Amino acid sequence: MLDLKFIRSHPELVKAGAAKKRMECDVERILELDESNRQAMQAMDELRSKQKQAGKAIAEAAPEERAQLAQNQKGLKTELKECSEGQALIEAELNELMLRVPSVPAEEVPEGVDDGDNVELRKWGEPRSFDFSVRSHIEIGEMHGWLDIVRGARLAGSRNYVLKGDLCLLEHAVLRYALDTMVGKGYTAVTVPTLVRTQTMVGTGYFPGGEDQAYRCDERDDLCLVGTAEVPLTALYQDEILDGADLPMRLVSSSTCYRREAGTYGKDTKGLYRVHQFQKVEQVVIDVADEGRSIEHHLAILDNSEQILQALELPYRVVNVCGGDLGQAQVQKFDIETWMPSREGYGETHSASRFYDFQSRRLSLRYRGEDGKVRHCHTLNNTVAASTRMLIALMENHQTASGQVRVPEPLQLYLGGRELLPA
RNA sequence: GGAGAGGUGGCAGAGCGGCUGAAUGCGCCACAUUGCUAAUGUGGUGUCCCUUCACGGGGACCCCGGGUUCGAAUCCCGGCCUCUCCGCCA
Repeated sequence: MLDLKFIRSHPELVKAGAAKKRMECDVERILELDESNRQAMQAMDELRSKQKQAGKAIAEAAPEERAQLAQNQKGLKTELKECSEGQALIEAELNELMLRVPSVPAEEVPEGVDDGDNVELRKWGEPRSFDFSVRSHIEIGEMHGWLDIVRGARLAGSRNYVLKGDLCLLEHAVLRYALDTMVGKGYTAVTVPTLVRTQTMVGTGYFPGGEDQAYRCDERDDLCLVGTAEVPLTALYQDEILDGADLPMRLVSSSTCYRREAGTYGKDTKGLYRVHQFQKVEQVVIDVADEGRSIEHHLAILDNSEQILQALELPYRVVNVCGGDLGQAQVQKFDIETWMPSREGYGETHSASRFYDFQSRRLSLRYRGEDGKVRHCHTLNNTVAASTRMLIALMENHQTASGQVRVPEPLQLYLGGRELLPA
């Protein structure tokens, strides 16, 4: 959410920002509502002020005068009620619109309509050239009995899967390696709920707008399954005022992620690339409201993930996501795309976002600075390792002619020292 | 699932329907005092909105949302959460 005062004083900036993101945003209507809302609130404040004074007079009056005085107040009461009903309507529409205003993308965000316009910043590693016919992760998985897509679908519908044996162990190895690496960098490991209240989805910016992408409980429970641990981690301190001395806060969580993938029929239907459920280690940073520091964190969390990919010997590229491909909440986003031989291309495996105070405002996540002032925090997040897509990259990039998978050095520790799967 | 208790400021903990944004204690900040520290004294110490160049002024908030009333932290209804006992259970 943007600061209403900011919209008031920089309407053109907000409009230009929305345009860059290719999003609708009726700034004029917001300004209109804001104006009438403030008028209505002032009128109400005056009425209430009168009411308070009159109330005091009644309290001090002699008992026999009270009934008469109270009678005189009835008009005030109805006037106030009418006034507040009108104001509530205005405010409801204003809030509705405010929740949909996108954050203003950074200068460095490239112009563009969709992911085709994302700008490649750098590449690391050379995609391997194979002297045998390359197998997809599905072929490798099925030849060893590691991957069972048929039974996954039988259990839970399409885009579900079962991992068995060494592939299951490899998944745990990657996740644990990712978690340990982040803890080694000073991050605090956290286990969080993956089923959260609707309010938390709104607070992190997924709702309104993303309802179709989230699994929700029925009306008995106001709960949604999260698509990423970003949601509970970022919202961990919602409605609190943190001590500035405790910032920055660096958090990492390994969790299950659930995605409906609505509107993706026919897209990436094969294998583990686009699935409804996976495991992910996610990093989140919460810090003071300082754009310079946010940018530093953004580069740092991007680098954390690049180090993991390098250690796992997986070629990747980093792209600067263009305006049209940015979400409502992000100020800037860098995606890391890892080489996947079966796709003969790079596939998105990581997404590093910075929000400034966009999420914090919705979450009412604040801190008290050294000067004693209360401000909204800045938040950021990035993938450390998402299980299924990392498994695709590991299996396909490190496959041998016989269909075995070479285990990169950092993971061997977690796989009983084995260098090849199956051993 | 059954039966109770409760949700008040950073924490603890009062609060008759009007004089309560809220006693008191602790914590915290400032000043004073004191070889240092500790102790003591005095004052201050929530968030948000509107308004004002400023000083200031007005309003909201005692879990959330409704209601009763001239007036609600205080009464009524619904929700959420916490705790205790019983049952069930990974």
